[in-house]
Amino acid sequence: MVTINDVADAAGVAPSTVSYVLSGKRSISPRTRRVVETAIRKLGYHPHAGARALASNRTNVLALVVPLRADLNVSVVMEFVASAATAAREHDQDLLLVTKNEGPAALQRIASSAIADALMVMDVEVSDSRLPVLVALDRPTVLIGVPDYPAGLSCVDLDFTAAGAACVAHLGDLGHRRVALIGPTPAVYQRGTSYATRFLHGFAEEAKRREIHAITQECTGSYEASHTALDALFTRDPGITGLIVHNEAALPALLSGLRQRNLRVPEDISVVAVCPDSMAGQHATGLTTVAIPAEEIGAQAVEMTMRHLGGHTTPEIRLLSPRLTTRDSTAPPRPEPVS
Amino acid sequence: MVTINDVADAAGVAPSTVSYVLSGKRSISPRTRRVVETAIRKLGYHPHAGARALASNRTNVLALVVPLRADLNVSVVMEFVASAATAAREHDQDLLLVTKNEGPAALQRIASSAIADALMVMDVEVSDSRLPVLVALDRPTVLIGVPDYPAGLSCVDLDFTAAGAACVAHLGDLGHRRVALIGPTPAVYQRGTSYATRFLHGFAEEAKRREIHAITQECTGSYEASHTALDALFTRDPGITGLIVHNEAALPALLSGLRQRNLRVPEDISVVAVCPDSMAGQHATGLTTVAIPAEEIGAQAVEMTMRHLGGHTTPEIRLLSPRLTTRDSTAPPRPEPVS
DNA sequence: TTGAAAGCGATACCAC
DNA sequence: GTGGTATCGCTTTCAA
Repeated sequence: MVTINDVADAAGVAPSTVSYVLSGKRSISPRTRRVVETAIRKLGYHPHAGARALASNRTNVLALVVPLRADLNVSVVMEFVASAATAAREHDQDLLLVTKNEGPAALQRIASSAIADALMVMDVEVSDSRLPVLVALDRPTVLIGVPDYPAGLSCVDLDFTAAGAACVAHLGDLGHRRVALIGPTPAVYQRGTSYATRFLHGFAEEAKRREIHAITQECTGSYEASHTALDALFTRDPGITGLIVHNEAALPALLSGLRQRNLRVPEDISVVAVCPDSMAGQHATGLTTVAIPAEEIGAQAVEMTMRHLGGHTTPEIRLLSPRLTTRDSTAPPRPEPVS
Repeated sequence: MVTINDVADAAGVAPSTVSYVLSGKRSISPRTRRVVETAIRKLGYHPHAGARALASNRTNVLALVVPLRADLNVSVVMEFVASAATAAREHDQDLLLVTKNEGPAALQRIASSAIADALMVMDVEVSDSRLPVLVALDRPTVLIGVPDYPAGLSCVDLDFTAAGAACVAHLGDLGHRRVALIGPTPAVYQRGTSYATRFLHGFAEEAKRREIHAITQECTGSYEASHTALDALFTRDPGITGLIVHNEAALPALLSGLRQRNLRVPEDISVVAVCPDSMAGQHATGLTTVAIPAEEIGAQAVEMTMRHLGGHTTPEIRLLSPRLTTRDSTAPPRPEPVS
């Protein structure tokens, strides 16, 4: 193994000088810098992470707590992880993956063992049992999602409340008076997952404000469930002309279900989907969507984390404004047949 | 921060004793053990990962190199990462996420900085440019996928060659004589991705052996592309009765495309999908599938890695046998109309 | 602008 | 069965 001493010897300087060349924490004469950098390259020196962590109290590792269920909005999670990983590297950090189901104790372990410098936590629940643990930790923490009581932790997420409202507003502006929401798997609501709850809230409030008749219909991801959901929906209210789908997995089955029921999109029914932009083009009809900016959120989460590590201590809550893109799946409702 | 000395003091023993209680590397009297363990719990002691790594040359971290493109078989990647993470924890290891596009230099860095003890590499290409780097590393490496020349590295994967053959064999056994393969995005082939190439090979060989007329049709993941692909396919050979789909993303669009062309599955055309078992039920017709056992592969990859870390040095190549599950999407072809 | 040396918190060897 | 302590490779303070 090549150590800092090897480099120092090769360059004819002291180890501390090598360290300073690397960290830039004090000025180095151009000549010395050149010599040292040459030695580093020649020897292929990489500082030992453990030694560095021990001496500096910094690991340059960020822990990311991810929900790795197969049922969830897989591609959103992937996009998020990808962007977090990329952003982390841009800040010279590595990413440690922690699965949500390791529970709160794992977070303690990561923090206390100084495996990572900070934590980013996905899939936050409204009243998340991990919160007390995270608060007690002496490490910066950023939540992706917003619990009811953030307790001084920083949060970042799409403004799902505004997103829910935006969907209703869009349909309302087009003239729809009876709309329905098909949200995530009931399990997601039961856990009190932050984003689902907030979206639902925004949806309901905006509908009330506009006096739009709004119902919600539960649905899991399976083909069967999607069709059952549609049946239930049109039984409960045959007059629905606008459908909001906040359920990636069910989207294909729901769309083909509509087709099978001879409901054309958007002529007979308008559809707004809440999903990553990349999915908008995956279907027969270009979908009007509220984008889930997973990439942006990931980057912001890392950026906030780095700020905290840099000494910025006041917590903040960043809610990204939703962006609704009109495509081909929404249109004004057909005029009621004159009775 | 609570250190091993704090624990030692609290327990009235030497730090080394605490260390040995933790590692079990020498026998400890029951009484001492009890006292020490109590102190550990009471103080909430967690050994400092950096210090441990420095002293022991072991980080207890496994690096996982993942392709984080949105285009790829997202859910397979997710399943894999999830199972690797879980398996790693069962071996008391943490998982460091490295994105493929950080390139070979990142692998050097991880290894040389002793950030991780071993590497697991996904999305291996037939002639992967990372191979030389990996071989030169002095750290255990397990490839998920099989390059043309593994160069002494251990590999684990589904036996995609056998999988390709199994699909053809299944259709052949049912009596199909003209089949087609819709594989992954062309980009995947262009990169020479190991699994795609091997599957294609197995497909072609088995078809040749059975004298089955077999064609391949390229297709990306989009809705458009899927329909174009179907058009091209039936133009090139209207007599196709069996379709093998090795492209998760395109699957929904392809199935709805068949329906739109009034081709019933399986009466008019049989479909075999290569995908995780969990996707088999996502569609109108229960799909006959060759399962991609991402979970099993992940667990095996970790297990192999741990064996290497345990001193087992001889490389091995593990190919999991494919499992084809017959569901409702395959049936014998209709008898040719008598001409 | 640079060097010397004291830690950082474990592990594991050498004693007893 | 237990204790003392050198050691791992780096950072950072103190001195020059």
